[in-house]
Amino acid sequence: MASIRDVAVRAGVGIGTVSRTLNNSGYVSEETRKKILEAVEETGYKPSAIAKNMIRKRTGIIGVMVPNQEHPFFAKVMKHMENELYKQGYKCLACNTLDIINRQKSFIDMLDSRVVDGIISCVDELPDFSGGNGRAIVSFDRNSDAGVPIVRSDHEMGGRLVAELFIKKGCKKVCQFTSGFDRKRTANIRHDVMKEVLEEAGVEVVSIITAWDALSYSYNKDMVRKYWDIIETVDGMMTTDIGALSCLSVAQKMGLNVPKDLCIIAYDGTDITELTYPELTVIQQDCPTIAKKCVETVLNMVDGKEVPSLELIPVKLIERGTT
Amino acid sequence: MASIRDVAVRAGVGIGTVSRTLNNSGYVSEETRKKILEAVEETGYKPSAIAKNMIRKRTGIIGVMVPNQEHPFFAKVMKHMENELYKQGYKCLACNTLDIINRQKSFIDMLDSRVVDGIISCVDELPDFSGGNGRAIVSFDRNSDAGVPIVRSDHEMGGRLVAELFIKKGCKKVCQFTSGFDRKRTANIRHDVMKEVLEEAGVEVVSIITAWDALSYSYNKDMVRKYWDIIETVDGMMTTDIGALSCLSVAQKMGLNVPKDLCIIAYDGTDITELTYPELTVIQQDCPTIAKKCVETVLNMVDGKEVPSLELIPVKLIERGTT
DNA sequence: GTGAAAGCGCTAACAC
DNA sequence: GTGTTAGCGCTTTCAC
Repeated sequence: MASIRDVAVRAGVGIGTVSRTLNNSGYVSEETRKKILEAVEETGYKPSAIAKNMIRKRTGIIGVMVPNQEHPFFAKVMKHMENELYKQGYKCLACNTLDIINRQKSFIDMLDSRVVDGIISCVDELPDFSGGNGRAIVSFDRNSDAGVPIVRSDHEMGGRLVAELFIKKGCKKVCQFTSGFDRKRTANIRHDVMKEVLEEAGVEVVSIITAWDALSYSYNKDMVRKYWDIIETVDGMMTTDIGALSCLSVAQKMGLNVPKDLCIIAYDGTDITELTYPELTVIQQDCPTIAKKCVETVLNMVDGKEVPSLELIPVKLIERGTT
Repeated sequence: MASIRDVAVRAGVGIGTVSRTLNNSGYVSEETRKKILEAVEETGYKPSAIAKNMIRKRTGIIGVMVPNQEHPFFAKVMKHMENELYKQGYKCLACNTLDIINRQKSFIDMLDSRVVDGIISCVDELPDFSGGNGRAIVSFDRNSDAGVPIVRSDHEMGGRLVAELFIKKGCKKVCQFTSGFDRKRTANIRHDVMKEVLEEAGVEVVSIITAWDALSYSYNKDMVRKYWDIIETVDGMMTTDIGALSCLSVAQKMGLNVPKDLCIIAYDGTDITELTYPELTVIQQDCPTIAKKCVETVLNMVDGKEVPSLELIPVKLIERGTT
């Protein structure tokens, strides 16, 4: 593998001149310039990013840490993050925590060992130290008690929109899958708000606590089956996209009429919610904007700039066929 | 940020000794060892991966290049690749080509500039040079004329299984979405084989050519709507998961009985196919094995070992409710 | 056992 | 304009 030295020797110049030529920094005569470009061609020289990183003390890589990138919401948001990072000249390292504590830790370690310049993190338990020491880390859709800035959807708004729609549709008893109220999931905000607004209006609310890592498809379907005796007593259901798809399919199998017998609202609003019949009514999280804000924030932190401690992204109600 | 020198000074030893201690290489007396560990603690020293990379001439990062990681098949396979890479001590850089030629090129450039040690690539048009010069690059589910090894599902087997099932179900006229026959997509193999086997058995086959980048959800649904006058004349349909979901929902909307009026077979078999009612019959690609083989192959190439030029992973027919 | 020194491939400051 | 040199933060000989 040719190095800058090989090029310099071949062109009969010093390595500084080669560097200057290739980076367009400082003056280089047209003649030497040509000689150098020729030598680059002949040697097949490609500058080593590693050596450059050594000097910049940066890798140009941001880690994106999610529970599971196969989940449609995370798949979507990670894609948009990769895209935003790309636009800014950064690369995106994919980290699935898979709820394994060692994985979480090892990805945070990459920040300290400077494999990545920063991390966008969606995990429940950030180590306490994470925020300190000038680490560039932003928490996406999760609370954090470590002084880490947070970017998330406006779940208060989401919970309210859901509740209002159920009320408008005349629902009397609503069920929701929640991930338990003792965790740092910001998602719980929507459940709290929905419950509050609904109960104020005299609508009964049943909350079924799912495992806090309920991200897999099969788990969701199992939960719907397991709690079907409860679900069939309600006339409104709110859960994530996957839960909603599960719910819809089981309801159809059981001969229920959706939305007549049961209104379903899917939270997240990824594209799969448009591929059912009837199409799912959703609260849609604005993934492009979430991604943009996360990237903007983490890159500002990398540059040592001040960043807001909380950014709220509005959600959108899209009424379709299940309400 | 503390460097190895700071630790050495603080512990009153040479940097070589610090290095030896931290890497358990060479002899270090218990006494100095303790002093050094203390100094590490006090300074908060974390070894720089960048400097280590400089010496190893490796980053420990493999790029995974797919058209769009939001697509359920690629989301799944990339997750499994990340997992396999992690097990081998490697990291996974996410690259969405989004069918943009510049993006493709820039990701390949990362190989040359040594940002990544290798690339697992699922793109249609690899630059011709890609295979040469000892580049560690494996093509996943795509043909390549550049001497790049290929890992893919056994689509001959897939096409045959589909055809046989349609025949068994008594279908007389089958429709398929294909991505056009002039491309290097290995997916076309299954379409060719299916057509051949079906026509041999006297079953008529209609092929609808979709855009070669037909990976988005909305595009698929539009295609189903657009060609519905054709689709409603057939009694068998084969397409990818997303296409099949689209097809099922439109069929239900149109009042068709699936599978009585129309058999649907989804190719890919990601988890969303279990969330419909009826559940989709699928040809399932073995993502964990594909991921494992891709990782194994690319890491062997990184190590300069010989690798097979083609690896075929069996697919599996799972009969569910749409046939 | 341990320190000093060379070197990985590059950039940037500084002479000439 | 251009060459030389000093690092960037490590690992790895090689003396002592």
